[in-house]
Amino acid sequence: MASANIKEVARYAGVSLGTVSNVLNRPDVVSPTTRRRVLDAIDRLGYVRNDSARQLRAGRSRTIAIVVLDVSNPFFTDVIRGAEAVVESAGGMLVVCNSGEDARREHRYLDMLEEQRVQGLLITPVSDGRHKRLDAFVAHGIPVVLVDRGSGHPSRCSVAVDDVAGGRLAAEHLADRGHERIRYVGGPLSIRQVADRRAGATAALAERAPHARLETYETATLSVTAGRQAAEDIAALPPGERPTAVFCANDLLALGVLQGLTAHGIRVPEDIALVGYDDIDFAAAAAVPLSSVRQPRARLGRTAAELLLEESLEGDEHSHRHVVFQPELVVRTSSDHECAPRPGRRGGRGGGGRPGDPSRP
Amino acid sequence: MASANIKEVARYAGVSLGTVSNVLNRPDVVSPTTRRRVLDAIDRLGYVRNDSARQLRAGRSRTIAIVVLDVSNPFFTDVIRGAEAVVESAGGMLVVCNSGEDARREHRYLDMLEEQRVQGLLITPVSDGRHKRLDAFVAHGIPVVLVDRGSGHPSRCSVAVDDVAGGRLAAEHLADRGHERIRYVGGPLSIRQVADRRAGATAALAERAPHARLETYETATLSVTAGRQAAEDIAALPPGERPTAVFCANDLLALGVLQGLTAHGIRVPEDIALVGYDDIDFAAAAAVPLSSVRQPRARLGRTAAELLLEESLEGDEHSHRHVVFQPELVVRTSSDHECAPRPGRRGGRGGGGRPGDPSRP
DNA sequence: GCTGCTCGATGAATCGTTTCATGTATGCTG
DNA sequence: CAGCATACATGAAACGATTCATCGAGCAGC
Repeated sequence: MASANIKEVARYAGVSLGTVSNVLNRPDVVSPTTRRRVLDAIDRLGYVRNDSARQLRAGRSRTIAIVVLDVSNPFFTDVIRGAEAVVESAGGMLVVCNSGEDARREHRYLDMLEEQRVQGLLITPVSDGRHKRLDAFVAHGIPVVLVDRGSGHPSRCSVAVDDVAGGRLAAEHLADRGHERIRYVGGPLSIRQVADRRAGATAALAERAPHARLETYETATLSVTAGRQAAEDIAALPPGERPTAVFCANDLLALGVLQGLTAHGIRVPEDIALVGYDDIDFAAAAAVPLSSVRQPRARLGRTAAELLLEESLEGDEHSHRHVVFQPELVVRTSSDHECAPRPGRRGGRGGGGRPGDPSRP
Repeated sequence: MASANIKEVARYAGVSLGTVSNVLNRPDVVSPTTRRRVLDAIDRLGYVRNDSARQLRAGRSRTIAIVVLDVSNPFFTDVIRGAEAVVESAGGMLVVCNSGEDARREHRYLDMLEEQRVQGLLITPVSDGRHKRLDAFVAHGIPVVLVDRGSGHPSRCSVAVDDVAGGRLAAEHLADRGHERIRYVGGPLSIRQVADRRAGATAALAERAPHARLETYETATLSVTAGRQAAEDIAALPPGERPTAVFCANDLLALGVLQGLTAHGIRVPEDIALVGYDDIDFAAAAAVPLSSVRQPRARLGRTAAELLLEESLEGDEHSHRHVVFQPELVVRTSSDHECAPRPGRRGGRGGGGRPGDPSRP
């Protein structure tokens, strides 16, 4: 039951310890005959290498961990899949840990990952403040790459998407359709993304539609439920005081808003236009296909993993890099409508044609 | 940079190796004074226990792995979260691996997990045939619990949901609404679930609506894209030959079918009723809220983890158990409509139909 | 004072690999 | 044949934590 060890394999094959190890790690220095015999013994005994011992000796592991805020969020699952592809082709193993936006849980995972001396860590920390904890990793020589957080930190790499630009895209689009009363739904504002997207929207409106107003509605979480609540509050307003457009900090919120508005007979986009963020797969399949700001999710994961492996190889010579991707607006039905109160901005409808802006770098 | 080891801590604190170890593992046998001093040293030196060494000695790890078919599928993410809760409260660590329905990748992960001597394994294998690979785990004393697969295997526990019953629920519901021409969309049929759900539907119809017919449309995958394709093929039929109801093997397919039908101006549920499977969160938020067969997903994960821990504790005395949960039908708009009497379809109002969403390939 | 206990602390032995200095044939060159 | 590579194989010495038999000190009881 206890699995065989290298010593038993050596005895069975009639060779020494070191030879078996060489067969496993540097097959080329072993003569074909011996190699055959050893492989045979391994097979016969059902030997499986003990990674703990190997790591203990080698001092480092070949697993890379990614700690995400929410495994249920399609944004993260795509990031995971991107990272996975890279790690796999480098012969490593990617393990996923779910902090569930819970700082205590994140802490536990970080403790255990540190004890395991993982080769590297990809993480979207629960709070931007928790970075101190990560310094310990760096100090122990474990590279850390921040995903979609804390861009610009001097002692670690990061990948992110330009959220200010994303906010701009959404707001410019809505302004172009004549909306002057736009509500931004998202929260908590302490999350950088949430704040940045808002800042981008604000800036865009200031430039392009000085009369327009951006109201902020702060939510406690970025969930469907919170979105539904936001819609309730909009529906409770007298029709004249409602915003004509809603821009949500992510698609889950937007889907919730959509459900909530529809439940109250408020039509999207005729009564209220709606733009989400992330362009998760389900955005296109929503009750009203959802306009959304798309982020290169898989790319984010791939790049993060690449930076990590790079740092892992280069060691001390490594200089940290901060990669920022540009988002892209995907216009669908939910915002494809001229704002009613102020006709005569631009003529024909966009007709649902291929949206987005492929012109950016 | 290289982190301190237990020996340096001992020297710094002026005690022996064993004492430090005791402070870490059995604090009660160490006098408070000494304990204080050791903890202080640990703190000062930034000591982090090396799990490889610990495991090497202890012979076993405290991480439990779950290998899922697709991290992007909400079904699995909920299972993960259920399992996570249990593993966490038992003081362990759950790592998630994504096989992506790729047998080679699954194989790689299993190899590495075996080398790591994980404490246990929760897995939904890519193919029911790959079970042989898992025997090696059992032989090495690593408990394996099958999730939603291979119920009844004598040498491992399993948790599953009664898919035959689920198929029955859906078919009975549609039969009650007067449908006699139902199409089952799902595949590959080699997946037990897909086959079982179909078998349940067939059985239910035979009992309850002997005149009804269940056509099978086999898909290559259980994805939104495959669903869209299925809808294309339905739309290509002359209206008189179309099924009046579609039952999909999962919600992703159903969402795809919904999109596809809508794009062709076929109304759901008026022209075709639709029932999905899994009741993922997005089912309720779909273009037409989707009827679906709900599985107790988180419960599945929790129970699987519990069985695993149980087996892990009991060791050889353990007798394997197979837990089967019952699914539940959630009726929403997509199927909430009496089937129109035989030839006559209700005419009129083709007007409001949206041209559909061209945004994705 | 001696015995018998308890409470703490000790450190050598151990887990399974990898590494590396060392050893032993074997073949080649001049 | 001496001299010297070349090619393989060897096994002791790490790696860092845990365990366990052992020891010393303090104390109670007779």
